[in-house]
Amino acid sequence: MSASCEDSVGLEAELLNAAAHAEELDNNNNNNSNNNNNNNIFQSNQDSLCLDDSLTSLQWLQEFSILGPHGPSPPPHQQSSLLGQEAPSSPLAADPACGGCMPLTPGKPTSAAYSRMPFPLPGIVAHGHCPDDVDYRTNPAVKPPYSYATLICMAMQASQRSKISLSCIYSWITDNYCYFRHADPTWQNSIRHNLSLNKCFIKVPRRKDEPGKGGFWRIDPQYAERLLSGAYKKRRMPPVQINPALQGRLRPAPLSVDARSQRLLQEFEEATGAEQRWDPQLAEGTMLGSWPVSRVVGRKRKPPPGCRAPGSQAKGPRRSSSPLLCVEEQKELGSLKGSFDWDALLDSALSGDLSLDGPLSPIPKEDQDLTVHGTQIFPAEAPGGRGADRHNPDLEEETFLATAFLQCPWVEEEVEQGPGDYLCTSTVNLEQLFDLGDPLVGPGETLSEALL
DNA sequence: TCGTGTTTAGGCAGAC
DNA sequence: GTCTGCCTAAACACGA
Repeated sequence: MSASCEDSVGLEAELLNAAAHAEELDNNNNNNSNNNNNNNIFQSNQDSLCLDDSLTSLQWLQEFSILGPHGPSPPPHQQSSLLGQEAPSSPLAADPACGGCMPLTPGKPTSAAYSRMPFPLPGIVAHGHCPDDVDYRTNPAVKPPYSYATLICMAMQASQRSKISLSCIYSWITDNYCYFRHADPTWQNSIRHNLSLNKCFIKVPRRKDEPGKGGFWRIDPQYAERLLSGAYKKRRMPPVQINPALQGRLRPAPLSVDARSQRLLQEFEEATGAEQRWDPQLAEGTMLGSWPVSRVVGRKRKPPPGCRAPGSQAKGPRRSSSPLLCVEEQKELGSLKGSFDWDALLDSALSGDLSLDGPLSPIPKEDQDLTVHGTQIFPAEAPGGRGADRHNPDLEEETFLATAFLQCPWVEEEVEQGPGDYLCTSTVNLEQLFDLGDPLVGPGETLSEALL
């Protein structure tokens, strides 16, 4: 990032303005009973909010940019239609920084939704363009601009659990990305391949007393750490891949994001290392619910379906309602779905998550203790190595829990636990996230160093 | 049989 | 040009 001082000043001003907007909105929403519990917290943190540094204050941006393939979901008046479609939760749902408690439904961002945001969202309101042309959940023609690893992570986050079965990953993806419902099922092979090959994912063997096939998967804590540190190189995914079979139906929408907004986003992401998949142009097609013109990527080398090897298309894409899912997995999947409250989301964004003080998290004490404050931290090995703990489930679990705050918004819970518990999932504020003020992390010391 | 998991191979594209 | 990450495809083994 090469942000100038002028930019920084502007950014700070924007943030202060944002806080003011947030306060205003909060006051306007006092009649919302769901708000009441948070108001005190929020108001008690007004000062800190206003005096926040830019990194903290930009949390809303992080919430908005890195988590949701679709940006904010529709406001309540549009929820019904989405919920009527058996809306699954989105990755946003599980993210502590976005309120943590509300499973979100990927949906089309709308002007109404944006207008409810506490302050102008760079790149959205700023240019006054809120296209709603792409809804990955319902649009079968556009391939999500996320890597499989990202999709897996999203599914894991949305699951609100520390581990997730392969079938649930499939289901989450097909539920949230219509493209995959109609795509050649070979993408599932890619998912499996990714899980096996990608160091980010750790297999959790299924217990013998647990029915079902295969094991569970979770994110390697190291992955979360690298996420935070921004160690991963930026790589751009093709923002869209048009389903050839549906390409003819597409109608690209022109869209522009003003340069300042893009810069603002970039600054934030570079500050937080949250830019994993961020691409301003990509953002146009995801966060803003549209796709960039002239960025249709023809990277596919796949021959036409007719030329595919025999048997490669034998099976159709699986659906979330697949009877192949065992009861347990259906239960598990249940937590991936559900309605959410936009008001609550926004309110939460205005209250708990923006605060730096006080444990807002309903995470069980023992789980909280397993964060950076905990002692059961087993530092990851050298980059690239999954380490021996990969083969030690117990150790893995401890390691995972120890850094759970970094990577999983879900509450560690047993599979037997019924769905819906995630509604109490914690929120993790930036203080937790970056361990601000934590004595374990000294000045100039990175979280990794502290952990090591 | 089918789902799952692993491994290998090759190609593409962005970053360096 | 090389490195790296990602995607795709395929083959194989294992277990429910």
